[in-house]
Amino acid sequence: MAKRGIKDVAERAGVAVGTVSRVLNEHPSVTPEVRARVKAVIHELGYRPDPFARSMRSKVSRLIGIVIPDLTNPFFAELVQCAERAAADRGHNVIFMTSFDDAAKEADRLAQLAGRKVDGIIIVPCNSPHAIKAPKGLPLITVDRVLPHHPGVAADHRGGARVAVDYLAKLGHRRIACIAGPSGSRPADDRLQGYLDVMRTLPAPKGVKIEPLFVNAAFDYESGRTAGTFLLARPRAERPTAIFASSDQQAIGCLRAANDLGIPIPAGLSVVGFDGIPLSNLITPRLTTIVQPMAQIANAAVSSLLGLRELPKAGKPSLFQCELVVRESSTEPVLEPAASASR
Amino acid sequence: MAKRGIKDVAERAGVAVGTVSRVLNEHPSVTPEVRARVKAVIHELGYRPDPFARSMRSKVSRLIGIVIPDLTNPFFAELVQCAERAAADRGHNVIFMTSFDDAAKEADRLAQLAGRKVDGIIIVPCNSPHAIKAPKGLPLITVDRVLPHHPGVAADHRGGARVAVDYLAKLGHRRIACIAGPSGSRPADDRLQGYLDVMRTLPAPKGVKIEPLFVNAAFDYESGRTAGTFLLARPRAERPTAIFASSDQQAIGCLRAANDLGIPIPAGLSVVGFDGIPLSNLITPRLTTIVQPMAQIANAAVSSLLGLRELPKAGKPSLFQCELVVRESSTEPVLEPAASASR
DNA sequence: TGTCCATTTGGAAACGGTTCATCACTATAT
DNA sequence: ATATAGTGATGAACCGTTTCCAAATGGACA
Repeated sequence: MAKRGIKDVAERAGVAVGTVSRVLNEHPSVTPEVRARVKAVIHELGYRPDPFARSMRSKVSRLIGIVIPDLTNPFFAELVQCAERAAADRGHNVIFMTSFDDAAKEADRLAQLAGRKVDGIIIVPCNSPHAIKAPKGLPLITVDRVLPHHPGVAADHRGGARVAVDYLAKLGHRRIACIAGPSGSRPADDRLQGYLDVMRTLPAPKGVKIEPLFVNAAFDYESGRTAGTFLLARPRAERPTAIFASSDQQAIGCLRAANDLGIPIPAGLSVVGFDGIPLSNLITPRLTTIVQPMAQIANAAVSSLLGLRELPKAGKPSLFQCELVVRESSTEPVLEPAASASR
Repeated sequence: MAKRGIKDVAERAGVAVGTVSRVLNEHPSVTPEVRARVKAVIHELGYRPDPFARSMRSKVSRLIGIVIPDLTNPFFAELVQCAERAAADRGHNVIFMTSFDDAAKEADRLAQLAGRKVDGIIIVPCNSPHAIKAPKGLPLITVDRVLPHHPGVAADHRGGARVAVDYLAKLGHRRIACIAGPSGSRPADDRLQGYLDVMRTLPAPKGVKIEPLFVNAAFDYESGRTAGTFLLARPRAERPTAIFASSDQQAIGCLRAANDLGIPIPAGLSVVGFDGIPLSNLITPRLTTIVQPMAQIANAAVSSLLGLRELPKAGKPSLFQCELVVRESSTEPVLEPAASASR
């Protein structure tokens, strides 16, 4: 079983190598008859074109790069999985890299990918304020954390947050607090804006003033717990009856904080998260959350990269609607016995 | 800024292309002086060799493939992250693929990787009983779920389980139950064996018979909860005082089951998990667990693949010690008031 | 019948490196 | 002084495709 090359195929089929190449690339100018014969031989010999030789000449690698800050974040893990599937569906493979949320490493990874001559790059930029320098001529698209100077695709964070807070408001909640994400992160800021949007328009019952109450925190569990503890550490009459968290992980941390303080969920506190990670449906109580359409987002990113769809303009990311999934962590607020019977 | 080729470098440095190539590949037979000059020019021109041209001739791609069943499993996510880092440290990049735990897809992915001419493949085989057909001549190593006919590296599942159960026994527990993994899965079976190993040698106090009690379940949260509910649904005097779960996810599910039944943790029940996923340290109570040395495992897999270390023989996987991390979900059993005062 | 154009096919150059057989030049042995 | 071995650099062949140009074929039209 010697190595099969395009020459062997050509010889066996009685045609020139150029012709075989044309068959391989579905070039129109080949007689159906010849095409069939060549294909038969290819199949018979089990011939597979060498991707290196192919890429070297054609400048197309059928490879795309994906760079994310941290794979232990389940949200990114899901993104990577969806992106790989989307790429595979289009005949591309994925080179995966982690930036460990470090701008220097990120730049290095980008350079490596450029060196590999990938056809495009999907990146979730790391959080430190920095400009990512896209190797020019190489399509690059940011996901989730969209940057002003690059095309991006993301969930409609602001709209999603509005839906969440609006839902709480419609249930009757008025003292709705927010665990915001890290200030400076685009998704975090957008979600906070969505929260503020709704809070501003909320009708105040009988002269009671409604004020937004939020605290910034990292997106992880522990920060969520700290933030939750802080928000819930006030007299009952002032304590929020509902909390909108900017991530499921924060929400879960917040649930823990409430638990530690002896506040029952959802009777004493409604909590809504954001992201829709698998875990959100597996904890007790199951978390009401805003789920992001990951598959859609990943699909859009890949299609744009491969030119199957127009690349969104830098600064005008394409946004995808999120969906509210109501589960067990939220309900109507309990009527307070004799409002503000201040002891 | 025209394209820089090896020729430009050669010309500018006043040497032949062959010499530049040897400098690039750290070939010994180059005068330090010439080497320095060439390197200077390379740096000056910002020259980067084209990986395709390079691979085409040398048959080395500096690419390794990794195939896992499901990235939303945090354990695999961590594995991928560690593997990518290990590969990057050695100048290699990683092509990531998901098999969705489907043997047919897995075979397809393997074929794709072979076609890509990767230097090696790391795979966590999917669970369905099947033989994975390694493209011959291509180093392949199984991780975690080691298969009889392929080299593998994994945690010492059996030993780890022994440590866990031994720890519970030393605390004084005697009615120790086990949530085993899916029967047929190698890690699951090994962990169960470890459990049985210890149970068999346990000294029975005053004539009480000690019997192993286990139930098979999938590795996920929900299955853990179901199994936990089952194990705990018996009269107090017969109910396990400790449960060893084969995965952290099962353990967390089990915690939920205990919670639903009103059993306090750890006072009424000690729970020990397996894996050491990040989440295990973030729930309430924090989970006592056996953590796998992922970084070590990933490193070993990559090194073996790249020939930096001997490939373990098929059937004789190299095993890595796990470590017991005691946290809040385990403690001594409470003395039972008047043993079996059967009401 | 001769011309012209369109359609297929053949053949070779090109892609950008690596590798290998050779050669030039020293340093050492005879 | 001459033969010999050893070292470092050279230049061309080569890897397996794609792509471009030219040639062959055949049909339409004047």
